[in-house]
Amino acid sequence: MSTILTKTRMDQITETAEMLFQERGYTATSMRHLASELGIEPASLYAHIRSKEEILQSICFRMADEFFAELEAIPSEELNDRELLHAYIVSHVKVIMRNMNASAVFFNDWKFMTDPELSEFRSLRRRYEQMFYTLLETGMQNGDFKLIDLNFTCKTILSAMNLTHEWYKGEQLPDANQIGKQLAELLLNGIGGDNTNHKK
Amino acid sequence: MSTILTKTRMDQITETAEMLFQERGYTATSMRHLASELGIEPASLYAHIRSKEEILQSICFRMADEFFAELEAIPSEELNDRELLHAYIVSHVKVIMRNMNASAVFFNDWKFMTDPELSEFRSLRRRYEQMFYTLLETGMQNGDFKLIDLNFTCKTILSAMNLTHEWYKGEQLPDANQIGKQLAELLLNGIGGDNTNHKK
DNA sequence: CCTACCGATCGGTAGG
DNA sequence: CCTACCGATCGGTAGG
Repeated sequence: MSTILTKTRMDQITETAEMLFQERGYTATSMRHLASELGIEPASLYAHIRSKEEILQSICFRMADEFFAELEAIPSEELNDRELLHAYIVSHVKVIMRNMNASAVFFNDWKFMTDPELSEFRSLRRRYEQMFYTLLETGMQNGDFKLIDLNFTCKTILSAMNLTHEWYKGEQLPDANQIGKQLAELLLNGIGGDNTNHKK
Repeated sequence: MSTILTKTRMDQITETAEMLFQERGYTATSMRHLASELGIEPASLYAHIRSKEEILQSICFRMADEFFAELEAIPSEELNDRELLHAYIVSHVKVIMRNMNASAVFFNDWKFMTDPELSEFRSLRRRYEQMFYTLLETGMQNGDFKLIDLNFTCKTILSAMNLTHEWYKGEQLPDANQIGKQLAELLLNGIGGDNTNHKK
C-alpha cells in the first residue's frame, strides 16, 4: 500500500530526468540514458509517459505553479513596496533553491516545448514577470524606488535571481532565505560604500 | 582577390552557426540544418571545418578573447575602484552586445565542448571572473564598497551582466554603452529611493 | 516492464 | 563543393 511518502515510479522518472536534463540539457539527454539511470529498458518508460516532451512539460509547468504559489502567499497588504520587493525576491529564490535541478530545466530547456504548451508557458511567464513590473511601477510612482528605467530594472532583477541555481552546483544546499535577503539588500541599496569618489 | 572586408566561407559558416546555435542550442542544431542555411550540401562543410565541435570551440574561445581584450584596454591606473567596477561592467556588456548570437552560445553551450578544450575554457573563465573578484576585494578593503559577502556579490554582478543578451532578442540593437552604465549605476547604488520604510 | 524492431536522423568519410 | 554512403543513435511502437 502506497503512502504519500512513497515515491511512485512516475516521481522517480521525473526526478531522474530533472537531474540529467540540468546536467546535459534536454536535447542531449536520450531516453536510453534516462532508462539506464533508472535501471529499466528504454521502451518501459512509455508505460508511464507518453513522450519525452511530456516530461519536459511537467517539469516546466510544475515550476511555474510553484513560483506563482509562493508569490501569492505573501501578505501584500501588510507591506510597503520596498518590503514587498524584498519578499518577492526571497520567495522567488526560495523556489529556485528547493528545486535546483528543475530550475535549470525551467530556465534553459523550456524553449524545446512545442505548441500549444509552448505558447501557454510563454504566457504564464509573461504574467509572472508582470507582477514584478507592476510592483516596481507602483513603487517608483510613490517614491519608494528611484525613477529609473522600469523595463531595464525589472530585467536586471529577474536576471540576477534566475542564475542563482548555477551558483551552488555540486555544493551543499545553501540557505535560500539568506541568499534571497542578500540579493534583495544588494539590489535595493547597491554595493557602493561612500559616494566621495576619491581618486587613488 | 579578397580584402579584409570580404567574408570568407569560413566566416559565413561561423556566423550562421552562431545564429542557429543561439536559436535552438548546439546539440539540437544539425550539420544538415547548418548546411541548408548556407545553401550547400552537408558533406561540403567538412572542406572547411574538421568537426561540429570545432565550430563551437572557435565561437567560445573568440568570445573569451574579446572579454579579456576589452578589460585589459581599461586605463586602470587612472580610476578608483568604483570607477573601475563601472568600467568593467560597461566593457563586459559591450562585448556581449556586439556579439549577441555568439554570447548566447558562449554562455549556454560551452559545456558541450570536450577535453582538453573544455578544461582550458573553464580555466579561462575562472581567470576572468577572478579579475572581478579581486577588484571587489580591493574595493571592500579600502572602503569603496560595502563589506558584504564577496563571493555572493561577485556572482550577482556576473549574473546580471550575463543574461543581458537575452533581453533584446529580436529587438533592434540597443546602445551597449547606455545599458552598461545603467547596470553599473543600479549595482553600485541600488534601486531603493529613500530608506524611511513608511508603511502603506 | 520486457523483447524485438521501426523509420528517421545524426556526425562524418571516401572519392572525385 | 558534390554524390554516395557509413555505422550509430534517436524517439517511439507492437505485442506480450
